[in-house]
Amino acid sequence: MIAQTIYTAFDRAGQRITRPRRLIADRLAELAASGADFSLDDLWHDLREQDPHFGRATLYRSIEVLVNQGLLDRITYADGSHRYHVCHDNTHYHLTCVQCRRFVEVDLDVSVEQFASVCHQTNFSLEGLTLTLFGRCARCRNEQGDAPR
Amino acid sequence: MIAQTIYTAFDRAGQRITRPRRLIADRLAELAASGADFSLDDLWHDLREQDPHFGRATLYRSIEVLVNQGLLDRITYADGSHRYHVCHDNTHYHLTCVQCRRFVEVDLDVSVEQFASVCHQTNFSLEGLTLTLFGRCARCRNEQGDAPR
DNA sequence: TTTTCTGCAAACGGTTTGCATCGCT
DNA sequence: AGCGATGCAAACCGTTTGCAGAAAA
Repeated sequence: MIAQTIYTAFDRAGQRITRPRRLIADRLAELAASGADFSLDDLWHDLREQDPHFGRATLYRSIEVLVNQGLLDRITYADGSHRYHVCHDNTHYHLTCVQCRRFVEVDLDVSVEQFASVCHQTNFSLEGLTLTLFGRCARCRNEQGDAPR
Repeated sequence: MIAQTIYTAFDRAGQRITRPRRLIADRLAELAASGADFSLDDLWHDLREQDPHFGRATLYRSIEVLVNQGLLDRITYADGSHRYHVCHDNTHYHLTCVQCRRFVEVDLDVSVEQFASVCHQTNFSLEGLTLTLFGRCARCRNEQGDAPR
């Protein structure tokens, strides 16, 4: 159960299991099941349906923890906006549509060893990497020339 | 001369060559020569020294054009902040330090054809990609355990 | 009972916009 | 002369913070 994993992540970060965090975990579990990606605002509105007084700040504070714990993936778009999704594994690559923002995770045969070796030569320790392909999906290309984005 | 290239880019975008844009081009030429990366705020302060009334909005409007023209590269950090640098060529990869933010361009043998083929399978048109390696540089690792970032 | 967490509201910081004026062409 | 570009100030929007009260441990 994903909700359990999330409780554990909070615990690992030394955070109490509270009602708001339970609501977050439950909703994230649903989102993980559907594979959907979401903005914090989306998520906040969902949570407000469970509890009309759910605070925005609470959400931001909790999400930060989950991102740091590697449970949530924060995707940054070319315009600087963010969307999130629950991670399946810890290395993955994205292909995202610059117009409608739908994205898929893709399987790339990327040589992480090569990156490690480049880092080593440059005397960096490698702590992470992001690889995002930006493109336009078929649906958006077929729409009658709407202004991009 | 890089400043010339920038004039051309403005022209290609159908924008007049004005005094503020000349100042921007000149300053970017200097920055390109030194290889430095910069924030818009850095750049704005530089420009204010040339002209104390230089408007922020003007800078944002012009930079947007240059980014779209592929002359400037906008780097998005893990925390969502941005820095820029003048591009040397149109495909490059970054290795950036999560602590001090210095970065180097690295030469990676990345198979762009592979990406193109993945996009094709997924029925996306490939319009760009970002690949950034995050790590910690030697200097930051050697400092006495300062709090990261 | 102690400590952490919460919701609220206000602050923040980077970016964008409306508008009257200025200045390229 | 005409239209685009500018500078300014205000608006915006996602995010963070300060705080007093509420809820876990």
